[in-house]
Amino acid sequence: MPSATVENYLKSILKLSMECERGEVPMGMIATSLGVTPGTATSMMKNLQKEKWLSYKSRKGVRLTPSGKKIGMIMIRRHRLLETFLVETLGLDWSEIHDEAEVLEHAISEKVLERLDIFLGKPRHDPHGHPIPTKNGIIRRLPKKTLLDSLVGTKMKIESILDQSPEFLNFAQAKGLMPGRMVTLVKNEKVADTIELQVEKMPKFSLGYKTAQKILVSN
Amino acid sequence: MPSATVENYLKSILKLSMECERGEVPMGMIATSLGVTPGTATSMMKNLQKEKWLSYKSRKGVRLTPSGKKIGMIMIRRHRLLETFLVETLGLDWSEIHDEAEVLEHAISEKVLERLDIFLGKPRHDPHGHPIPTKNGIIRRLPKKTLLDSLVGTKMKIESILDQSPEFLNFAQAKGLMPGRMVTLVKNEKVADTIELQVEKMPKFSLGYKTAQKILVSN
DNA sequence: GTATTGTTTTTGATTAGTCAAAGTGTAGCA
DNA sequence: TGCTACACTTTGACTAATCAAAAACAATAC
Repeated sequence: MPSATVENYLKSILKLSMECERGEVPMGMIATSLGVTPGTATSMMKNLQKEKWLSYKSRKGVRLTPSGKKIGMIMIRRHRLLETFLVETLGLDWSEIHDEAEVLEHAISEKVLERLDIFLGKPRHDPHGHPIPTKNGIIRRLPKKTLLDSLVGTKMKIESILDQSPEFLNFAQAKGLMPGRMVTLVKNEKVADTIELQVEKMPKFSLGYKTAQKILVSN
Repeated sequence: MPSATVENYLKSILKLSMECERGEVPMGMIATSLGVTPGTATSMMKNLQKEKWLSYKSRKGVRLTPSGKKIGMIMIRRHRLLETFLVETLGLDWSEIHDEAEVLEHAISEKVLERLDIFLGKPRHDPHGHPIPTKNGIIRRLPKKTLLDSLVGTKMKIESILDQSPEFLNFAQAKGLMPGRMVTLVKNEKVADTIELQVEKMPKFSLGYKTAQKILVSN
């Protein structure tokens, strides 16, 4: 049985390995993503390797084994189902749920989680639009198209919000940038590093290029 | 902020001090109730005293301060609200919920707990009939009358089941011994150390004296 | 009032997770 | 080819929570 700490390491490493498509996840990314010193990350990797959850090559990085990947995936499933519960059932705010789920995900048993899944109607996405893995660890791949990759005038469906910070989520909510909503790219001003958007019938507004890449869309 | 371990100590000590009405709770009870060695309990008591959660007199025992009592009460509230949620909302079995709540109670925040309380309709008892303390730590006193303290022929309302073990709870459920049900004391055989009961329209059955004291009733 | 018994306390050791700081490798630049 | 800068690893130390086993104390019996 992995400890809560180990669960966090495996979840973070899995997420990192899904984002940056390199063979190995480098130490530095792991340390920053978990907020520990590099030395701590190194020594933890040795323990995780001993437990066969990953393979670690000194100064190269780390790659999850199937069993490590499985645990990471379970943690993502727990996290996203809990977030869904907190918003849908208890009515918490979009921006508050991440930290709550971060703690609860280590305390909820498989049995309770499956009941929760049924209670929620087996949702496929969390409130941020992220896909929820199945019990067996199968996860729908997110579309890679961001607001920036779209043509002016096209109408797109918002799929997912990548930035989990409360500040950004509050902003997004205020502007209507939420999964499921339709958004139109009104203008793209390369010189100004800015796009102009309209979400359904709400007022138009602008977004910097960097921020625009935090919103995944499909048409 | 107390750790999960400290939360458990304070909760257990509070429960023990409510049961056995002595001024101080002795070390031995604390150690057994938490499943640690006496030495561990002693050294923990010194830490808890340092944090002002209780006062500890060597070879006498321990008494909670108001702040320690408050934390203990919060933990009981969390535990019982969670148990209620697990049964009422997720449909878990009466006998499964204790251990689940035991873990979740350390992970749920006050904010989520208050939402849960509202969602459940501010229940006054958990599924075992135990009173749920208010947010401010006020708890209804349980009636002290057990099945054994009743007269033959009287009809009583079951208030609470004191034994939390899955085996006993399964037995109780099968016999209809659940909070809210009406039960009649049919016979009391002192020589045989046994009483005979009838719960509503279910078949009669017998209970040993020791077991009968695990069921609290009112009329 | 001593002896026995059972309960506490002390002591020394262990484990998981962490940091700071010193040491080591390596990739790219000049 | 050698140097510099950055990334990584090692080392030693610390904290919380625990146990086992030895020592100290208290209560009861005799």
